[in-house]
Amino acid sequence: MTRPYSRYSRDAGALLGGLIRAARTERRLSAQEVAERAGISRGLLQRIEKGKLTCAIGAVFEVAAIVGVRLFDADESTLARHLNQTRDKLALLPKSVRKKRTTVRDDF
Amino acid sequence: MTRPYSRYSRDAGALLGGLIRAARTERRLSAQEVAERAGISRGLLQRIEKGKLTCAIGAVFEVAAIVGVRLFDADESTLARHLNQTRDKLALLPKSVRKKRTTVRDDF
DNA sequence: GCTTTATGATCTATATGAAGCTCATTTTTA
DNA sequence: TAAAAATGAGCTTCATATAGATCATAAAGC
Repeated sequence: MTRPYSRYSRDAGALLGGLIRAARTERRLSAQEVAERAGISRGLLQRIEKGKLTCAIGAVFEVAAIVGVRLFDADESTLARHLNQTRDKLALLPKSVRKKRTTVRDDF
Repeated sequence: MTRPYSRYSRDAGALLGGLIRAARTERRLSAQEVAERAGISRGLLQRIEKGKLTCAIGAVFEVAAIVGVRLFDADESTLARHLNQTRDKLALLPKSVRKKRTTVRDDF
């Protein structure tokens, strides 16, 4: 990813980071403590809370879970259900996608 | 992040990846095309759809936006509003967090 | 059935993210 | 107000994620 990010991504990152920071301070957890529990460095947590888009998504998920920010508005068990549903749905979809040739017939 | 990921993170990653893949095939977009539009390589898109947690969150957001998967159940304008609300909220919260000393007085 | 295209998997070089410090500043509590 | 702690920012080093290629396979469309 070397391209500039879209507005949507920048907003989403900033929002998620802000939510995480708000949740952390509300629960009176220090950056140090959250970072340790998440198994990441304090510096990385700083970047996550700032909404930097280069952070690994796994680190963000870990931190979000620890401070209580739920993506998908779903708790852990619901998540697993969604997961199964998605798998089922995927099984029904075509395995490969391809444009229909739709040759424009303007030769008449 | 060298620690093993929590169940929650693994599920969330797999779910998001699955949702992205489902949305992409439903819209009949090839991996090649989505990768190009997102400005990433096809290999990275593969890993995102597999739910690998080491991908940069920015790349995931870009792809999600392109195929139409909305986190936060919010469109772009709603996102901006949430963003402002979060900022306002953060302004009210303490800027630094710290445990109250709560010295356990058991010396009586 | 045949052709074309998408996908999945694997490999290498390199750009880049993350850790792990340090130091200055701010903020909180005593 | 003083002391202690949390935060913010910058730096260097190290690990690795990413791009970019190739190849084999599978699947659509004709």
